[in-house]
Amino acid sequence: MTYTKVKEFEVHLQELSRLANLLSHPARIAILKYLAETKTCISGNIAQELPLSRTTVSQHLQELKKGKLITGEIEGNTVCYCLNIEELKKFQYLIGNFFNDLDLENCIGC
Amino acid sequence: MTYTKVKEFEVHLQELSRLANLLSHPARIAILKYLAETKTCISGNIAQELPLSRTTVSQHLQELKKGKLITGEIEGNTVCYCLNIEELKKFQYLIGNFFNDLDLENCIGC
DNA sequence: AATGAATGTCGTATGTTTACAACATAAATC
DNA sequence: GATTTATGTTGTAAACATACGACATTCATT
Repeated sequence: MTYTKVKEFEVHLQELSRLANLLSHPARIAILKYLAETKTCISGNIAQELPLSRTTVSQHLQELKKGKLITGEIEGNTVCYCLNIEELKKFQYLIGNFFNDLDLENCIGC
Repeated sequence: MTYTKVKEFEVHLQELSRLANLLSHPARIAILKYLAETKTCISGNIAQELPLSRTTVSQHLQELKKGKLITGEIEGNTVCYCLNIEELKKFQYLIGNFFNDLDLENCIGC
């Protein structure tokens, strides 16, 4: 049984690691940036922007949706993908806290 | 051949995803926080702080070292693990840029 | 109702990560 | 020099991620 120990860590560590994991592939970062740029909730043509097949892009979109960083509603034969601002703000907050805790300015390196 | 397409993305997307990946396990976040707290470069007893075997913790330390977020020098029969402040600042800068680009405050959600 | 466009779903091959036990090494102490 | 202590290394099983082709679905248009 692997990946089972994650749940034994503090909840906010689990949460930050979960969100960091969503940024751990350049395609997913690119998708989020693309959605922020286009603002309007276009989908599908995202695949044309990336060096990946439509299937793989769709998989990354599912991943982001499952992780709550985006929403995706079917509308006719197009899909409206969109940033989930609240969840992204939460991520920003958690990673901000993380760096505050590290206190890099006053930290002794080697 | 999988994981081959990562190199076809913009370099700074690759770099941010690489660093995010290092935070994608709560043990590694906990290790970084622990090193920031203790400041002095203690090792080994880190394993006692985490719900993981020494072997697994060692593996995560290697991962962080390989990814340049920490350094690790053997000194007698102890090892001096330590934060790499420069690399961490780079990470902080890249993720800050990412969120600036998203511009969450002025972004229309769904 | 047939065709086409935009998507999602399934299956599958391959690579990567997590987790640990068992063994190896190297300095300190007895 | 044998034992203990602190570590690293190797091997391995299982879970997870990446990448894509082929097929299914659903609405719009001819």
